[in-house]
Amino acid sequence: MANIKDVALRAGVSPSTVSRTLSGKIPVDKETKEKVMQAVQELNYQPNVFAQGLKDGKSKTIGLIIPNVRNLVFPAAIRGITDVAKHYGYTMVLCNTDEDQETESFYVQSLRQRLVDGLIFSTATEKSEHILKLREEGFPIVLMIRHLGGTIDAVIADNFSGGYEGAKFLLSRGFRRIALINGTMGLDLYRQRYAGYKEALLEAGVVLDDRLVVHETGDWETAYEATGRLLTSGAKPDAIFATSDTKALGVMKALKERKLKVPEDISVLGYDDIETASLMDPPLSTVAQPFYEIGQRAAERLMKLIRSKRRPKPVLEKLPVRLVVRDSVGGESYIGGEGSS
Amino acid sequence: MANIKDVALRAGVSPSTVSRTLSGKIPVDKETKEKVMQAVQELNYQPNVFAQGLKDGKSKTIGLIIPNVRNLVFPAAIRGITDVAKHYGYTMVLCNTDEDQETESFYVQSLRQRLVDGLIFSTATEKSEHILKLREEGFPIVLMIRHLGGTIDAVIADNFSGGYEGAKFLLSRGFRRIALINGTMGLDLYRQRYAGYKEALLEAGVVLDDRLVVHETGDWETAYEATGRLLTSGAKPDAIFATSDTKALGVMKALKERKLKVPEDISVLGYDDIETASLMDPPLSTVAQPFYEIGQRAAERLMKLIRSKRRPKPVLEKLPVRLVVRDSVGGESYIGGEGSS
DNA sequence: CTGAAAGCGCTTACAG
DNA sequence: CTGAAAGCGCTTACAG
Repeated sequence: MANIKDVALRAGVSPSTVSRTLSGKIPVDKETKEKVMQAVQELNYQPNVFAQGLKDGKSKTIGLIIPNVRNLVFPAAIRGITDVAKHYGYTMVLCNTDEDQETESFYVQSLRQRLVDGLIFSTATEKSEHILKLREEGFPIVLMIRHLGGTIDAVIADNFSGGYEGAKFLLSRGFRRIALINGTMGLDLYRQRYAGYKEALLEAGVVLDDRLVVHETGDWETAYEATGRLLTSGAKPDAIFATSDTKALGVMKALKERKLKVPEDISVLGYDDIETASLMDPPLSTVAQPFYEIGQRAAERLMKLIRSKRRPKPVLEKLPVRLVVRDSVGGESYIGGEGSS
Repeated sequence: MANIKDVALRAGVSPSTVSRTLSGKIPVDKETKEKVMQAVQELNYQPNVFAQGLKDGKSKTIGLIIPNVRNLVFPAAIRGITDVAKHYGYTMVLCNTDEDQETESFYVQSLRQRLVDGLIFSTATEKSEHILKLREEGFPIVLMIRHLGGTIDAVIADNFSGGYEGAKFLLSRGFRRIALINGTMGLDLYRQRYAGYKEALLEAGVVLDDRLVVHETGDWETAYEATGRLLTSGAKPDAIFATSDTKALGVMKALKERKLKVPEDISVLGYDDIETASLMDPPLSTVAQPFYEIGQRAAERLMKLIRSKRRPKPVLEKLPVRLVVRDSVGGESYIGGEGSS
């Protein structure tokens, strides 16, 4: 590949002039510019980024650290990030950690070595000390979906509202024995949803029945099993609020196997609004999270951090969730039902 | 951040020795090595990749070009790629093109500039001349899922078998009016599935009815509409074979809205085996594609190309598909049904 | 086994 | 507005 000397030679100028012409920041004679541009064209010259990076230390690449791309909530967020990154001339490196600290450290090491200009994490937990350390070093980082208090920039959904609005919706449909199939209490996002759920119950004067609440479920299998236990426990839920659509699918599977019809016999509310939620049978009502926007905002924030000389005060951005009403929740205002099974 | 000179100073040796110690390829006195390693530890030294890259031209990064991460078939493939890449100390950059040539060219330019060592494409079409050009230049590239004849390395699924086995399965269940909701004939993978479907029909002595075949559908909406037209056309299908699970979801939605029960009234067979296929109602029978393995193999191949000095002969690797029988296909050997609706 | 020196391809003060 | 030169941080033939 041609280098800057080749271009300079062909254009009859010095390498400095080629560099200046290309950077566009420093005035260059119009005629000179034309000669240079032509030589660039002819040789299909592309500056060597290693050489550039060696000077200015920028790679125009950011890194994304997530547990697993196969988790259906991430693709939309990824799209948000890459779209914004592209707009700034940036490119994104993707890393899966499977929630493993060692894998994560490996990636952080190798990415810093590869000099990404900044990092977005979706893997923050209470033991994420390496993230805190990066922050201390002044390295640009933004958290996404999960956060770590107010000390690090983060873009998350309003999880309290999600739990609150979801439960309130079910209450408005006349349900009183609302089960909650929740995730791990080790993550603030699930604690918040739980808190929102409790708040809604409290406001409605419904006494919380601990037997209706299951924490620590993960994928659809665990939700499937939890539902089985819930049904045989005598807790008698009239609606089930799962804190992910994937879990809601597990719930529905368990219900169907027990010949319980959704929503005639029992209602189900999901969380996330994954791509296929509207195609479920019945179409799943759910608390929609703005994953694409979360990705966008996180990337925008990271771009700001990368560009700013001084370290701006961290911002915790909380995006609103949105209730999406489909057919999986019945109750008082339920109209359909004739022959839909 | 500390550089090699700092380390050399602290260890009381020359930068050359530090470099040699770290590379491990050249013998270094044991004692010297220890001093160096300690200095490296103390200063938390990490070699600057830009400087390294400037010398050897390797970035230890590969690029992946796909239409859209949000398409449910890609996450698994991405995981396959990143897992293999990680094993080789490589990192992966992700780019979405939305099937747009300009976006793709932009990314290819910017990635080459950022000196990725190689590229995996899932976007090849007949007009992908830039891909051919890269190949001519000797730049390491591998195609995935789609291919471009035998001139470029590619890892794909056996699409002919997929169409053939799927149709044969439906025929074995006694169906004779099997509709095919296919993708664009501009892509070889859909031409192959169609060819397989035709072959199975031919073998079974079933005359192909063109009214039962719809090409050019894409997402679930188009499949949904195509199904509507199919049902009102008088073509009277007894089974519908969709060439993606997403399309199959659209098909099922259309059937349910017309009060047709799956599989009692009509059977549905999908293609891909996406994550949620088993959670559909009814669980979707489908032709499973080994996306994870496709990603793995593509990455392995790319690593080979990057490492080899000479350009090896291109290999077209075709991975087998697998029929996954669930409840959405009824017919002769169908046993369930009591109360499953 | 080790050091001094050259060079990878840029950018940017410095001088004019 | 333009050129010659220094320097970014490594690696690696060259010499010893």
